[in-house]
Amino acid sequence: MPTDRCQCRIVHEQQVEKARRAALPPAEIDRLAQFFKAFADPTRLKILQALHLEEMCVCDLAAFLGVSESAVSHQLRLLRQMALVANRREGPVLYYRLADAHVSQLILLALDHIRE
Amino acid sequence: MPTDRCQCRIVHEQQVEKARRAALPPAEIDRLAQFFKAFADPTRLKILQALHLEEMCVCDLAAFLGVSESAVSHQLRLLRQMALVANRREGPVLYYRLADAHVSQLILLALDHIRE
DNA sequence: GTATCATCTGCACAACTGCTCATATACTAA
DNA sequence: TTAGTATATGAGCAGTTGTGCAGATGATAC
Repeated sequence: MPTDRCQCRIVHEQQVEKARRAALPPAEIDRLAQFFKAFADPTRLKILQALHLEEMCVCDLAAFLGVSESAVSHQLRLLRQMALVANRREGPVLYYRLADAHVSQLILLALDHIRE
Repeated sequence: MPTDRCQCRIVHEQQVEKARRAALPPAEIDRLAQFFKAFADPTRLKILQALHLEEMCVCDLAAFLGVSESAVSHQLRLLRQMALVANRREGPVLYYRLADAHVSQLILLALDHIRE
């Protein structure tokens, strides 16, 4: 049992209650965190930024990033699961593209923040 | 030395070149990843969402989140370093607030994505 | 000065992440 | 069928992350 949890009086019970009422459901918070996690890695960010320009295959992305194709494939799976990228098959080659306009928007908004 | 790195031919040299020219500088990519990492944790997301309503002290946040004040303090330091929250002192109490309008925008945009 | 309260910080540890390697799958061509 | 190419997947491992604990810091009251 934690000993330092709120032995202090709660200074503003009202504000805590207000926050509780406005809180998003835990499941939604978790999905949101998972979503942001997809952007929270340099390799994945580079993939997303590259695909913003045009579709690319796994081999292209590996060459662009300078990492193994296996690593790219692992990251693409994660991005697929988050519905951030989609692919289409042309013979043996899979071409990946962004699945959602939100992706570019989010990156631009974040760039605004870190540049100012 | 990796054995599976690009023994295959690069299928689309042009696209790789195009991606290379459009790429953000590595330092900016890293800062961007760090920035998104701040949102990529349920505890920090809850903090940011709570502070969107109004300022709160560390003790309030610990009560709201159900974690130790130490944990809250650790997370607030990280958010401070990313310039996402700011604080003001009133006697012994520190009141935290959001430091930037981008924060709420980003969360709303992400919610759009996961809800559709 | 001492005592108390709110917060911060260093450390340790379990849990998680991203990578490589080895192997499996899917498609094409002969 | 077999061989070769493109991608996917599982295991294992080093590095990172989030938390609680113990102790430190800073402010207030006496």
